[in-house]
Amino acid sequence: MPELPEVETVRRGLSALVIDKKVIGVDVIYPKIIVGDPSEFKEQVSGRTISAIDRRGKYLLFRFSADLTMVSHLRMEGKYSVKDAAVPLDKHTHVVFNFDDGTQLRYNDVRKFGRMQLVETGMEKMLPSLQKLGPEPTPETFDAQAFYQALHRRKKAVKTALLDQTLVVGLGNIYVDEVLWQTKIHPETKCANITEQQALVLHDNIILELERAIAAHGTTVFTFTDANSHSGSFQNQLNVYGKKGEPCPRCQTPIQKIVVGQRGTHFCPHCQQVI
DNA sequence: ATCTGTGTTCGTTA
DNA sequence: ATAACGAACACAGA
Repeated sequence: MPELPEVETVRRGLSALVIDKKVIGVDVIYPKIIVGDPSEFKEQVSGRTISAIDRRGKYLLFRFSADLTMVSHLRMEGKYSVKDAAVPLDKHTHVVFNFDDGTQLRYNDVRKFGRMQLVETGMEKMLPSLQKLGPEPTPETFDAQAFYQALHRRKKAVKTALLDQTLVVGLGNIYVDEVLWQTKIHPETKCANITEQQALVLHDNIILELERAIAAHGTTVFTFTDANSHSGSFQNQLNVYGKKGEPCPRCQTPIQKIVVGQRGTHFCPHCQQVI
């Protein structure tokens, strides 16, 4: 569930808690979270200080001293927290970074889907998963015309295309349903059938929606919380996600739920028609 | 008790 | 190249 707004919320909260802290040791409780050799991971990170936390798409980039970067993806339920070492570990804590001040950065993930990988700072761009990423959804980096042209060349359903992170990064299953509702586009519309006019509005709505969600500290559906265990509040601003059977806020037609590309998909059958 | 739904990315297949 | 689909996992709820 962490989509871009949730990852950004985590990044901001966590930055305040761990920047300038020095790691003196790492406990890897569930090794599969680490991409590569876990012992090498521990060895590499130990002794280094966290200088910054950046973000690219839904990936967190922990910057360690001396040009080491940890690329971290939370997938569905990954969470970070900072606790005193005396506080007992949670059942689903898989990696623990011990700081020299007696606190710990803990990685918790019920589903165990999240991954962490070390690379030399700057080289993260070369990882296949980051290399394929489209632009960040900001006015400076996300070009409306280029978006329309790229959409035009695709044949699959617009929802599926928006989820694959190549046209633009950051949308997941919740926000994609929301922006398509706002733009009055049916989620199964083939990309190539989207008009230039629609593409431009969709572009603007993607930027605005993600900005609004960040301002609300993300959406807490199911289990998302930030590094301080705080929930986001954007779920109060959702129009269609999780609203099956409830009236569309625009036209009162009951919201429908279907499956598109194996994903639960919410839309208004009156406002959003296939073209 | 077994089955389904939950979401992101990756690897395999067409 | 592009698209489609199962796998990786755990758990709540029917």
